[in-house]
Amino acid sequence: MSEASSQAVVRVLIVEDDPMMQLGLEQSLSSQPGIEVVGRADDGYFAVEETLKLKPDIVVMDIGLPRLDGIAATQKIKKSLPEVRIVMLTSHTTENEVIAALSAGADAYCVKGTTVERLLAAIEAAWEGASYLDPLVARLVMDHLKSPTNTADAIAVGQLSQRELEVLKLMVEGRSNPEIATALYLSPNTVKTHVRGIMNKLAVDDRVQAAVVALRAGLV
Amino acid sequence: MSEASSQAVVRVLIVEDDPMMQLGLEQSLSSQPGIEVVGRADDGYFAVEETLKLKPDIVVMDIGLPRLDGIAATQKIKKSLPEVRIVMLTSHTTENEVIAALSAGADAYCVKGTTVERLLAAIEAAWEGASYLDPLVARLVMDHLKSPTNTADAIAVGQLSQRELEVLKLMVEGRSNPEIATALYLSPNTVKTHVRGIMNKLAVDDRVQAAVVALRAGLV
DNA sequence: CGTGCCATTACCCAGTTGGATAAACCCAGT
DNA sequence: ACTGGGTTTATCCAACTGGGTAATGGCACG
Repeated sequence: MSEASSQAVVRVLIVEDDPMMQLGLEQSLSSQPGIEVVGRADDGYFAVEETLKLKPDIVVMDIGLPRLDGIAATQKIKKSLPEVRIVMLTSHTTENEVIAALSAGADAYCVKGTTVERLLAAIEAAWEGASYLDPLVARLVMDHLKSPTNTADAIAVGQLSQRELEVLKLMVEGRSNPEIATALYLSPNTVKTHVRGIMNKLAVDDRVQAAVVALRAGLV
Repeated sequence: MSEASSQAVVRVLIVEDDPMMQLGLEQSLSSQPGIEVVGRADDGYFAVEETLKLKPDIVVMDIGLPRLDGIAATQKIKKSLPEVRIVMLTSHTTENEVIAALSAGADAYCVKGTTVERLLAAIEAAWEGASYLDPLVARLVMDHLKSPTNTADAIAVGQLSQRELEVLKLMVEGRSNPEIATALYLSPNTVKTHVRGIMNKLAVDDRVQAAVVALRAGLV
């Protein structure tokens, strides 16, 4: 299982504001063959600075940090050095924070209190460019993937005619019927007819629901 | 790194329609200490049947299968036995298939042609309830997470008061002001005031745009 | 060559919406 | 004690919305 870490040295930067935690982390990691801790940072700004200076292979990043939080730091780092892998190690497990961290570019996500083995698995996965998600957050993320486009709604939207689609898009932008009429060089009456056609096909009672269906269908 | 597989035996079911591939997989896995291959299946229906009968810890699942594809099989298995971990092992790397597989309940995703070590890492991660994503698909999935919630909108929505949030949620459901009034035991006039408050804070001109902002902000 | 679907326009009407404005109350922080 | 924000209520009014109904022309499919 340790083919990667045993054949080359992985250079790790630790970003953690709690001194105790930082020390513990460093002990756990540097005692590991194949891992070298090349630096530490205790806030987001230092994290970015040190990363740019040291160019580590992996950054082990906390979220709750002074000055600049770990998510923002991750974004900054990924912007300048996309090849640096970032492993989040934090106690935050709310959906918003997890998703935000991964969207920001984190490659793996570990929850504090986990075993060292899991952190090592995460580091290894990240180092290969793969992704590792802690059991506590894995289902959260997978469930999140379900939402973007609702198939049923997408099918309904598919029933619309070309013209109706154009009208619907403008409706989603919040345009009123008269505005849509001007935009499409139509009479307001025509637009009203289309709007009613749309609402019928989508089986909704007003334009707000029509917009909601459109969005859920992936009509971004 | 192999604490899990070295201390207990992981019972694996292999689902793969190509006989050569199936054989190769079985050789690779069963030669591994801590892994026992308890069964094989070469189409989706057998996969579900065998899983129900053998109750393996892990199912290594292909996507392109006769009769019932691996994604559908995954859904069926997860419905009856959620505790069975499923590792996708396939050559399909299109966004749709990857997302569909993970939404269906797959715990890890490996791409065919990868090293045995990566597959083992995936199996180990899955066995712990964690998630492992192959380098070839990891970024795909992470990027997919970005769309749902728009931060700017989320911040704007965060400015709303508790009451305004309640009203906004009902607005998204397409309720009219009178309907919202009844639902919250308020006067229609009050609702109107809140609606205007919401539109002001979100800097929009009508309830459709308010609903759109709400959705983009992740107010599902 | 109809029949059906789409796109276009039109009119009427009841109901809803959004803007402007005002006032009451409660509660928290200064 | 005062200020500020949130919640509640209210009224007036112009504009927009959604339902019903109907007519025209184009275009494609059988």
